[in-house]
Amino acid sequence: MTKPKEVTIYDLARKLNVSIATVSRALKDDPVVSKKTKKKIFDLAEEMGYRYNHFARNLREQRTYTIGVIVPRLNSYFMSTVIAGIESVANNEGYTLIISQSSEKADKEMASAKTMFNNRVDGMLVSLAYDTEDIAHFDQFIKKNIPLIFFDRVADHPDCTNVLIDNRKGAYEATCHLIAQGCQRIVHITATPKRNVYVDRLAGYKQALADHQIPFDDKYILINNLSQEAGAQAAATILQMNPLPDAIFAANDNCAVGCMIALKKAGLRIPQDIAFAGFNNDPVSTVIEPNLTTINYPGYKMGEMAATSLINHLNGVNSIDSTNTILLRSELIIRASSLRTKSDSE
Amino acid sequence: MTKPKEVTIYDLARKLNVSIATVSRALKDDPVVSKKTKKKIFDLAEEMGYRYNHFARNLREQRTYTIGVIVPRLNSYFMSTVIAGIESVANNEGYTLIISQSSEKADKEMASAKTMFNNRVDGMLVSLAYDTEDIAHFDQFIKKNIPLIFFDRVADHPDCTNVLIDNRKGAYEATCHLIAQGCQRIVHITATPKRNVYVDRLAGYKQALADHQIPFDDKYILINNLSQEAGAQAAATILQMNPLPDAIFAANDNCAVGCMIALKKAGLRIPQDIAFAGFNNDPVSTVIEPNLTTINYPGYKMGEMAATSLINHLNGVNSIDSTNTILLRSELIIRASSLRTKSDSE
DNA sequence: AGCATCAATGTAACCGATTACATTGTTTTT
DNA sequence: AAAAACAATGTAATCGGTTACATTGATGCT
Repeated sequence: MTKPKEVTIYDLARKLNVSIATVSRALKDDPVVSKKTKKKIFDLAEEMGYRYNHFARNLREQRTYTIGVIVPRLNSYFMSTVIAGIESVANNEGYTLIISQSSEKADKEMASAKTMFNNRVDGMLVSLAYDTEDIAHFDQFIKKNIPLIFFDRVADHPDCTNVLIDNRKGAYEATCHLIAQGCQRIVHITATPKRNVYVDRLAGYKQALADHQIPFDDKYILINNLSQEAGAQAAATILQMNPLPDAIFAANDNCAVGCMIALKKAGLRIPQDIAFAGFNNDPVSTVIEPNLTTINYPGYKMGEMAATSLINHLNGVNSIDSTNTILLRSELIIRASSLRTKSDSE
Repeated sequence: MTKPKEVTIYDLARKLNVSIATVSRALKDDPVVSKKTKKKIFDLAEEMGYRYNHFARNLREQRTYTIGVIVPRLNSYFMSTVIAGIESVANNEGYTLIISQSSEKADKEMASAKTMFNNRVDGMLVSLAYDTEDIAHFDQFIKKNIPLIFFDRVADHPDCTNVLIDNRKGAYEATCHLIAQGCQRIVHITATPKRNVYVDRLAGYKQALADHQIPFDDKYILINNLSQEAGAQAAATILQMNPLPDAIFAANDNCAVGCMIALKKAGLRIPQDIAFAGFNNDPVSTVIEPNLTTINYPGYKMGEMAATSLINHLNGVNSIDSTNTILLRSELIIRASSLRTKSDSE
């Protein structure tokens, strides 16, 4: 019933008549220990079911080989893909992940940050919640020289690296594409301007309008939480507009899909009446009819890059702050939801 | 550049001229310490920026307050929902999660199990990979009396609790529903019979046929990995069948959706030509047209239950092995993809 | 042979908490 | 007033590793 006693280096040392220092060195494959002794020790360790005690090491080394990850939510295709990327790198390098989701709430984010701080993570990977206003809850890490990397939903901080895509460019391309399809009254559905991704996408949208001499109109900007339901509600707003917009560019695919479904139900034809573009290349974008034009977004790679950069930092490989921003490539994927060029024939 | 020295209970003790024992006790709010002393200590701890060192405690207590979680993949709606449930409970109870994905591979699962074992998790929550054959890699936990709970993709083990739904019943209901809609040649797309969920769903399907005097036919069982692409490939197989089946019951929604898209492209009408049912109530089931009939599956709750049960175990609340299986309720959600009754009018 | 060099191993302090047991001073009991 | 009971605090061993420094014995060099 009670846990069997753990085997320690003391046990191994005693049995082999060597010192614990030798055992400790052998187990880390220190070249200073002779091959013969190492073999003896490895074999006995195996035989006795020895397992390494991280806590003793951590206590001594003041490191934990643990990385804290805070994301807005786990159950989004994009985020879980990023985490898969992080995990593969971290695992390879012998790091363990502590993952927490903020559920888009600043206070949960703060609580998670505190937990991770108290768990003495060696480094942090963070993507910010919707309603996080200031990032003071991350100062504790900076102060203790614990590296902090933001990805996707980033914050400007002189001591932190950011890994993200060029959201402005992505949005610019999507909007230009809609304009090239003959659209002039383009609604942009986006989320809180607290987050860079939405600010930048809006900026790209505006830039595209400006470059094509289309006046910017405030009323074409709808702000919500980008959920599928929010997309449906946005559809109701859009249906009130007169004249109706001829295109909708949503800041994520989920919201675009919710909106499309509602508009289709209202009898509008896509793309003939309203063209659509989203963002993320979420799997639903190829399920919805017509398939959704979107920006492909390298989630797995983003996770890999963020984790690699952090671990390099921890190993002192990076000249510190050599990189402050890592930009990944994104691409416009054109699908039927925005293709109006052949509609001439109608 | 170097990390500032950490404040320890020794520092607090020295400053206040008390012993470390008193500080230690005060910090855990031990009633044996006087209120006055406690206040002094709390205040100083706050002032000096003291933070608790888990590793020292873990080393001493031989516990880690850490729970290991292994799932097949993180980026599925269902799994990430389960994890959200686990996370909420664990967080509340002061436990930290170490999460790893097996990517449906037995060897990755084994490696993750080893990592977690070496990280001395207090307990494990596991959902098995597709190709895991035997679960010997979990014996190390059992041997050390580390509680192990399987959820969703479970294994029969006398020492482990399982948390899951009644897959057989769910599949039975879905199949009965299809039969009630007049379907007779029902294809079942499922995955490896190594996993209980697929075995049980198949059994439910067979039972439903038997109860309605429909002969079971091997060729109506298609086995793949249930991805969306696999669904599309299954569609090709189905189109070769003569006569065509009149219904398809897929063991998950993703696969059903892939199959539906391909069959629609081939000109079949759903549900008139072929009715469809899936499993999971994934968000795509309400995006695909027609919306997909499916089994709703309480992921969040499953996560909560599994975590609660594990933590109770750890706290010695449960009479050990009092429960060996926890079954959660699931329900059939009928949507347009299977509704053929009004199609009389056609 | 005598000394320096080096490879292999050992000794012991240290990391920061927990806690059984000991000690002190104060209050209650008889 | 002495003894018993108790509240508050202290002492010191312990958890299992890491590593600076010390020691030992063998080899190389002149």
